[in-house]
This record gives sequence, C-alpha cells and structure tokens, in this order.
Amino acid sequence: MDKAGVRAITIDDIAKKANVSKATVSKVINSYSGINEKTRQAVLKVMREHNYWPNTTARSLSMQRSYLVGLFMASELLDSFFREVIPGIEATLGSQGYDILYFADKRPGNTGVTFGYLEKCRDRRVDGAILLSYIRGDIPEFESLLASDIPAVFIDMTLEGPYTSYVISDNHKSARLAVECLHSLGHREVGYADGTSRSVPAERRFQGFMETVNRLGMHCRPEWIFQDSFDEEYGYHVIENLESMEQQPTAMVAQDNVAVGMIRALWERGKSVPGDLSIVGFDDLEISRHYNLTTVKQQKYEMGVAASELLLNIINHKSNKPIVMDTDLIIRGSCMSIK
Amino acid sequence: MDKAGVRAITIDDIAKKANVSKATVSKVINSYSGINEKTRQAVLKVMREHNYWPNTTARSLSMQRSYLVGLFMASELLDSFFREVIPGIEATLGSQGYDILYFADKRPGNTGVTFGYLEKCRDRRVDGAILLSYIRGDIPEFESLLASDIPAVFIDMTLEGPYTSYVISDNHKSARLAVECLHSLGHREVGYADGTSRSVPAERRFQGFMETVNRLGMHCRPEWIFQDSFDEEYGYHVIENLESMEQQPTAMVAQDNVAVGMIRALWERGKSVPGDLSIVGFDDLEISRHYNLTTVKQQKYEMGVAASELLLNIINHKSNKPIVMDTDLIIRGSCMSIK
DNA sequence: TTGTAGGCGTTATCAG
DNA sequence: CTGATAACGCCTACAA
Repeated sequence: MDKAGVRAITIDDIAKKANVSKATVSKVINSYSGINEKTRQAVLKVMREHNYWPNTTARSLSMQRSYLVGLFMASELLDSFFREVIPGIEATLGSQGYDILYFADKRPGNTGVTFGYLEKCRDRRVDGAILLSYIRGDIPEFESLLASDIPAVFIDMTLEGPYTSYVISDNHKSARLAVECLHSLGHREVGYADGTSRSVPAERRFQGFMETVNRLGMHCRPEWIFQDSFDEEYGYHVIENLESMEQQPTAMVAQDNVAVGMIRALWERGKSVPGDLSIVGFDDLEISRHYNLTTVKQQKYEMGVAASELLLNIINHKSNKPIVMDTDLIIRGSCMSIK
Repeated sequence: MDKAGVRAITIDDIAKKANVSKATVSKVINSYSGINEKTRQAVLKVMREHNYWPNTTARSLSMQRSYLVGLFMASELLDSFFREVIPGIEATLGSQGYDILYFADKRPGNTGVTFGYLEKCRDRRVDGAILLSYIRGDIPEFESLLASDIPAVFIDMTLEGPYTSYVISDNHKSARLAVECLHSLGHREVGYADGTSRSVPAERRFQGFMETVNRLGMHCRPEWIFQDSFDEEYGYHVIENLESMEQQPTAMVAQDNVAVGMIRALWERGKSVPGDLSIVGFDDLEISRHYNLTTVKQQKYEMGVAASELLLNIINHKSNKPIVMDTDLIIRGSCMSIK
C-alpha cells in the first residue's frame, strides 16, 4: 500500500475526507457523548476506509499520559520465578490498553551511560512502573523513586512511598507450612537452604522457619543453614557440604531451584529423595513439578495481576495499600515420614 | 522535590534560566557543531542544575522517530532459548538509545481485542520490530507485516520482504556435527528427538540429520524419530517409548530441553548417560551445562546482537541481507564410544 | 452539535 | 553563532 517514507494518515486527513473538523474526529475517536450519530458513523466509515490509527505519540504529548508502564527487573533474577509473574502483568495491563516498556538492568558498566530508573521513567513518560524484586538496598536510586511522583509497585520488596506500594507473598507463613509438614511426618532434625537474606522473602522465610522449628521443639544446627543463592548450582554446593558433616538432618527446607540442585546432586551420588533426604521447597516453580517436589506455592501469576491492579489504582489516585498474597502447601512426593 | 502533578521541567525553562533561546538549548542537547563553547557550557550547567531530561515523547513527535523497537514473541517459547537471545538485543539496541516495547503474544482469547502485530507497531510508532521464532504459517498477519514499510527482523524464521530480513543459525550444520560426533565414537544406530518440523530450525536439523546419517552409512529406524515438542516433558515421553521397543539405538540426537528430560527419565530408571545411552543435544542452553550434555551450540546472545544490528541497518536504509550464524560442537560428557 | 484556536515539548529552517 | 517561528498530530476549553 503505502510506500516507505510516505506520511501516515492523520486526523486532519480524516477530517477533510469526512468534511468535519478534526475536533469532531477526535471526539469520535474518544467516543464523546455530544455528537450526532450520523456524522459519527460517517467519520467512522472514513476512518475505516483509510485504515486510520491515531498517533499514540501525539496523543501522549497532548494528554500527558503515555499508557506505558515500565517493567524493571534484575537480569540475574529474570529466571524461573519472574517468568511466571510477568504473564499476569501483561494480561492485566494489556487489557487496560497499556503497553509494557521493558527495562532490563544494565548495571555491568554497559555502555557507559547507565540510565537510572527514575530517569528512564521520566524520559519515556511512563505512567507507572513495576519493579521486580531487587535486592534490598542494592539500588540507591530507590530513594528518589520513592520520593518522586511516579507511581510504582514493587514485587517482593517492602518499600512504601506516597505513590508507591508493593505486593509480596506471606513468606512467613510459607516457612511455617513447610516446617509443620516435616514435623507432622516425624522429622525433628531439619536444615535450611535459601537465597540471600538481603532479599525480603528469604529473610521472612528464615524468620518463619526458625520460629516454627523452635516452637515445635525441632532442631536445626547452624551448619545446616545455607543462605546465599537462589540457583541449582547452589543446591550442589549444599549437598557437598552436608555430606561432609558428622551429623546430618533428615529433612531440608529449600527454595525450589536450590532443592532441584540438591535432588540432582543426590541422584548423581546414587541417593534418592525422599529415601535418603526429605525436601520441601519454596515457590512451586514450574521445574518443581518435574522433580515431584513437595513445595509451598507462591501465586505468581496472581502476583502479577495484583501488582498491575495496584499500580492502576495508584495511577488513578485510588488505594495504594500493599497486598499480601496467600501461600499454600503443594504435596507431591519429596517427603516421607520417618520411623 | 517536585510535588505530584507539577509540570516537569522543559526546554523552555532551561532556555529562560540560561538566557538563550530554546533553539540553542536544543542544539546543545543534540550536540550540534556550530555553537559557542561558553554558552554551551552555560546551558549544560543549567541543565544539570535543574536535572533536566528532554521529553522523549515530544522529540518523537517532532522527529517522526520513536526510538522504540517492538519485541514480539510467542509466550510458549519465552523459554530457555530466547531468554539467552534477548540480552543481546537489549544490549545492542539499548546502546543505540532504543528502548524495547515488549509485546507478548496474547492469542489465547485474552480480552477480546487482539491487536495485530502490524497495528501494534503502527499504534506505537515503533521504528522497527523483532519477532522471535513463531511457528511458520501460524500467523496470517505475517503477510501484511512483510508487505508493510515497517522494518522487521525475524529470528529463526526465514521470511523476507523489502523491509524485513532474518537471522538464523546454520541448523543443517548443527545436525551434521552432531551425527559426525556420534559416528566418530563408533555409533551406528541412532535416534532423533526435536521439536515440530513446522519450525524452520527443527526442519533444517532434521534434513541435516538424515543426510548425514545416510552419507555415513548409519542407521535410524522410523520409530526412533520424535518430532513434536521442545520441552523436557517430551523427553520423558521419548524414553518411555524407546524402552518399549525391541530394537534400540545406542545414541540419540535431541534438542537440549528434550535431552534433559531424557536424561532425567533415564536416571529415574536407574540408568545413566552416557553409560546406557549417548546423547548429543542442540542449542547449548544454560541447563545443558548442568547435565554435562555434549551439544551443538547456537550463539544465542550473538543472534540477538546480529538481529538488532540488522534491524538498525534496515531502519537506516542499509543492507537487509539475512544473517546465518555459525554453530559448533561443545564436547561435554554425555557421549561415549561404543565397543 | 460542531468548529476554532491554543497548547503539549521538541526539532528544524531560516533569517539575523 | 543565535533566535524567531513553523511544524509534528492530537486533545480540549471555549465559541458559535
């Protein structure tokens, strides 16, 4: 149809063809009330005939609204967990006419100029931003974002400001459920492996873990506690360490990725789960299903939905109350009762 | 600082404070040549003092360029493979001042209104688009995109138009390398498992596989050929089927995800790789390292870079010649020689 | 119910 | 070297 470089059709063109002013066309586009049905139909017809699409850029400039939401995430974490959160964000925001501007973290000295989050947001005039689980205190700029007037929602970080809020799971409960599950199976000697406690969820889980272990009169030696990393590699490391110890736990509570690494390490050593070790995970990541892992589920898709709705509320000056998502135990086959 | 709703600082403000016209400020911003160093510094100073950021929306409108690139992908495939491609895209495009508009596939009857790719692109005035491996012929709209004047680059689809091109690996070679590897270890009975042959890479690999098997006088029974899905689940399925057969191959060529599923299935049956079966994979996905899988690598990050550069070339009316990426064999521990 | 005109924040073309 | 001024395409009082 159009040759390259040819000006796209504008509201003026439509106005001329339809013999009305562009104000009228604009009103039709935005479905105003006070407008004659006849002219309305006429305008719509011309629009269709010419396959007209309003220029979003111009509209943004004029309305001071971009219908764009910035999505920030640490690439380190662009993993299993957020992969399952993002679809919820897409669906919710998409259905409201928003598009997602995807800002990956470019910290590693990338090309010199490292845009800050705030600058990126201002630069692109996003209407709001969603930030996926940065490690607490890792980003000094959080302060300025919090203090700014840009609506933002954090997932898995408990930061609050006048125009910001957050969504997080009830991680304390997650840990409680995990420990109670093991306790009910007769386990008393239990270890723990999770990501850095500088992450809020990991910190809360650990609190919940210790509290429940103590409350139920269970036992966890300090050397059975591993708190460094959220990946499978780390699971190998955990098993390596564990097997070199005199005393060993009969069960472990471990984040899913770590748990999977542990299971694989055990398999390679000719051991089995739960035969030689019971494990209950955190998160219910996709991969945990493949390993038949009993785990405490986070409602990831729903977190994406909740975060999006919360953000829209903030944008529209409604509630910005933080949201805590429920968690629950998914029983599969990685735990067995102890005699 | 600013209270909510307060107008952001504009080029006019800077002009006033610096006692120059906004034309001058604009020239400073865009580092024009003909401009006095003194006023230049003065303007820059004011800009910094007021933490001024040009409004990208206005700039886009004026320049008829959005510095936005649309990234389309089938969510089904937002998996291991593309996860490793996307960082290359981000880095390259990001370093050129482009931001990425992330359009996930919303086919599953989402919210009724399903924007087409083309419409999305026009609507947001993207300067170009990158499309990640849709299954061939799955999207009727490809035609209109191909015929349009919107620069686009496909990854893993061999579509070409006046303003479109593609990046793909030398998949035929991949398969050849895999088979030759097994042949050199003495294997003669070999099977095959990969995703649907409606995917161009899978189709090319299969051609390469069959050709090489025949050329080297190896043997592959029809029932040893599996071509359905790119996931681990499918690997389980493959092993289940294989073990029920009379005749079995001594080695398999399989896409990494499938291969991993196969390995796990074998482990669960008390068997080992390569002890009971040699496997060589395709892609060199991150996960293949954890499984010590010998595999034929695709340069994923580099594909992202290449696609981005190609797109920029098309945007700037330079070459739009398709790019074929080299592949090579990564030897790890999943193959052993046969006596 | 419709049209006029000004504004949104830049860039770009010319004069000065 | 610098500064008016007209685009860019749309929205929105305010008039008619």
